[in-house]
Amino acid sequence: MHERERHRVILSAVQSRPVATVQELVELTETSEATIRRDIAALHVQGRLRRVRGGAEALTPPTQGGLIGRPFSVNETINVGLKRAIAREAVALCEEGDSIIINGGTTTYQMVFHLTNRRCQVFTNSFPIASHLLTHSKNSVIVPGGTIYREQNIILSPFESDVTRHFYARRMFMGAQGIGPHGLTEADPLLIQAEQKLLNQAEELVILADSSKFRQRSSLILCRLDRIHKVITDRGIRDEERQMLEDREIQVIIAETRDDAKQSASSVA
Amino acid sequence: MHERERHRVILSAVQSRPVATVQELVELTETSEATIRRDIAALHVQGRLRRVRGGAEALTPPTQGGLIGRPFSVNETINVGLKRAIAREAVALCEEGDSIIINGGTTTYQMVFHLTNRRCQVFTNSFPIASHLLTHSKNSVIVPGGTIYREQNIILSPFESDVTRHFYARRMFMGAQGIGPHGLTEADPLLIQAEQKLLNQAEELVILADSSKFRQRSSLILCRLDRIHKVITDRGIRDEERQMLEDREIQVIIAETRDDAKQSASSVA
DNA sequence: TCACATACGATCATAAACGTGCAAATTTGC
DNA sequence: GCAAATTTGCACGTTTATGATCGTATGTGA
Repeated sequence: MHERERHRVILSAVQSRPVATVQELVELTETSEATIRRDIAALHVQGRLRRVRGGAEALTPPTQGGLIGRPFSVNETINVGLKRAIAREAVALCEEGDSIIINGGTTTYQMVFHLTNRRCQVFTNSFPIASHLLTHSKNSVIVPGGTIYREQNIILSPFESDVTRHFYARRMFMGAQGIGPHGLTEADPLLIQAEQKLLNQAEELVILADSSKFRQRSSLILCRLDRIHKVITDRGIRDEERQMLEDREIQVIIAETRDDAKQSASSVA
Repeated sequence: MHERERHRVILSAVQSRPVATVQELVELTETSEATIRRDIAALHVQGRLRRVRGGAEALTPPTQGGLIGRPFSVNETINVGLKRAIAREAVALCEEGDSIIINGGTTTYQMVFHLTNRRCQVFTNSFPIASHLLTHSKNSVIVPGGTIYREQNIILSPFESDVTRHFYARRMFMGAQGIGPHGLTEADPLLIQAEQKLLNQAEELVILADSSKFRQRSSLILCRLDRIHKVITDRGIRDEERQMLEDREIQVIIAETRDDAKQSASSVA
């Protein structure tokens, strides 16, 4: 077997197993231990796997991916304050007992912290949101069926779920990668698929998007602007952007962060 | 078992229980005390868990999972060793890549610890099982849609879900409140409802029931004995009970606990 | 406080994994 | 088709992990 072939075999074995031992790889490739060791060493310095005693493992062990505690490892940490302020306004729209849909995303995730003392009916395709609400609130939690995708942390099914079809909510809350004249955009096709399934299941569509989203475009259009009823953002929104929304009779809600409050206070003084 | 695999097992065990004892981990990994102690020490200096006398605990003990942490508050602590031994036999039946169904319950929950290094397709209506597998294993996780019931910790929907109907597994694992000549019995109507939806979705039905279940009867009959293919229990099962099962061509598997092993050793000596 | 049980750490023998040198085999260049 | 260069496999000595044993430390209950 050729070197490249072996490398492919090794990498695939490593992906599908917690740790691939030298012995296993010897059997798979029908070569010697020494060769496998050399291969592993080479792939290790190339940064394509991690070398461990006894064999090799993938670079990203599942322990790191999809932690419930920190649901979206990377995105989570940026702009948390902003996101939480936006999420607060979103929850403020809800009344006790409302049925609402919360789509998976880093901004919408922040809503859970404001929902702890509520008693709403929450439908969500986000596993971390469901998990948090379940353990830290008395809201009733409903999820769609399907496979749970670790990276996006959402539940998604290729089938039309009856649960989804039978759930009709007063409001649906959704994040987005970008927002512009053409509508909402999203980068991940999986998210698009998940979100579109829920679009028609609510009276009112509320978008949570910090102002930087007005200057970002992604390749995939999720829905047009006229589907949207409300947008919650921060004071970084520009006049023309706000105008664009209000021309379409979309209500714009500005969430004030703690920093904003300080600034207003100092500007008054 | 390899070092990395052990580490993952340990981390997984630690995070779903207030404290994982060295003994438990020895059973889970089938290694020696010394090795487990070394592993715990290593993980401790890496800051991945906290070392305590008798075993190890998670860095964030109670709050994180809340309900996830101790999925079934009361039942969880009784007979854990027994349940884990039974669960081990259950997982031993599975081969890499199998698709399996795991029904919610305290005994079946123990299966997750033995599944950390597997890569199966797992369909479960148990939220804690899904959550644990998601964060501590590479298994692909599929859930049905529906409301999450806090007390039983299962996902249940009044509708026939397409996800459920389209999933067909090699084996289905199920606990039970009682087992007798009339069949399996269960106390909670909700569990009956959940379990019956899945009964026809697998080739083989495996029941996890410690021997005390043979002397318990509940009011509600879940299914008849002739639906069952295998029963995993402990050595407390009586001859007539075993006969009852084998007369119906049900395979009986006896799970040995560590205590059992000790007793045999001493009785030999 | 004492006795007892359990948990712990150190030591050591064993087995497995590792790296290296060298010869055979294979590929590459001419 | 031949020779150089590279890769591969084997054997060797070295390093490392593991498990058993035993003495010590730490709780636990009377």
